[in-house]
Amino acid sequence: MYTQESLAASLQFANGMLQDPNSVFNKPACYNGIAAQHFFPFSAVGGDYRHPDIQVADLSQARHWYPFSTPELTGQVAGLTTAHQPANLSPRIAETRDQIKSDIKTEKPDEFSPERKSALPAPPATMAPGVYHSNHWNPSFWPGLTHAPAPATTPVSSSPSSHSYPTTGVFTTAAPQTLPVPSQQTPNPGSSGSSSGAGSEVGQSSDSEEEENLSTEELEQFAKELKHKRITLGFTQADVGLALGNLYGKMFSQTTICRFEALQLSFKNMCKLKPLLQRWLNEAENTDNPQDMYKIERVFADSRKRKRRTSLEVTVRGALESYFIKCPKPNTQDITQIAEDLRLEKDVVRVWFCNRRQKGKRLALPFEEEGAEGQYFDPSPQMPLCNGHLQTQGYPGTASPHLYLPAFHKPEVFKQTLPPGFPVGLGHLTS
DNA sequence: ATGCATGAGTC
DNA sequence: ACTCATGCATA
Repeated sequence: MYTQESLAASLQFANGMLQDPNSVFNKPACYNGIAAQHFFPFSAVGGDYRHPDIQVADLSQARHWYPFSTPELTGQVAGLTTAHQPANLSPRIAETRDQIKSDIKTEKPDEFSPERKSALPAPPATMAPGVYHSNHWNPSFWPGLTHAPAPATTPVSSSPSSHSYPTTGVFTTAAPQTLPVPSQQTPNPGSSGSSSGAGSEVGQSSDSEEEENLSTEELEQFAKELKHKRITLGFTQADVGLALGNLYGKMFSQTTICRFEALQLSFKNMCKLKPLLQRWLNEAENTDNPQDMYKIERVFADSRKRKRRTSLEVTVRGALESYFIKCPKPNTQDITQIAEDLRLEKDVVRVWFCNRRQKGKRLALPFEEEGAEGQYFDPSPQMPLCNGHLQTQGYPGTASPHLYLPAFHKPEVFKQTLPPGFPVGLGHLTS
């Protein structure tokens, strides 16, 4: 049937373009920077490090950018652009999708760019081959997935950003899971649904506080409902993302839909997307021609080059984890040092830390207490250990994990952090 | 499903 | 230079 992949390709092509101008979403509106992002704490799936990708880290590979614009893309695009589907397809329009898919796909590895730094391959040292495990400790923060009842009260206050989720209780439960899909078919949100529908969504901006009235339970319930119905109707996550673009002007990738369903987006983000998805769901359930949801009409433009995804070796990842434990926010100097040490590009290291921090928020949230401001432990501010002297001597990871425990409250988190025989010789990193 | 990357908006 | 939203690429 339709695998997510099936449309993925088409989606990809669409991505570039669809950045619709009106997308309201880009505005930061309501939350100030400070606001910590609220991630839904548990990952439906499991942890990260599941695959020790041992793909050679290719230390020397350093940069594979696509120096040239890819002709294929262009061509494809063109084709796609016209790809409207025949109207006779049956609901899922599989054919069309496949077709599109085949037309697209491309990716080319590249050539290398001028800027690479010298990197030597030598892998650090020996180490135990990947032994990462996913974190299974995931507490289910959201009562829901399975339905946990919620106690009671407190809806999310208006400022989600500064609070923790109503983790515990509080939700107003109202919705039966069956689907009352609330509502509104009206395209226009704003109207009723206080909670569900949504408000302004797209609208602009954001500020929208409307969306923030959603309770965690509602979101969780909706996510479940969405997934269930989506599957029932035969749509893939990619289909949904594409449809949103076609129907409402704002396209999303399979990734985002996946994260929405898994509640892995920030609370604010969940609230923002829910109205759109709600509308899509309504449409999908009622439309006679599901295929309408797939019309592809945009034009692709933009063929920016993207750096090839770096695949870090298990050992390198472990090393990065150790550094992270010691110092989640390394300064430029630290980054340089780490990069040299691991023979990685500084930028790769920088990005890794950014992503690691982001991920950390997700993991940390679950045990937040109320009022707790920090969504996650933010070491940056006064962490002596950071900047300046990342010194390490023993097992980096073991060194002083607890320093960062406050946020995690779950020691297990660290288990995955270091591979068991991790080379700890990172001591030289010391300043 | 998730790791790594990009870019806008902030600080 | 960081956070956050988002997505490409990949396991």
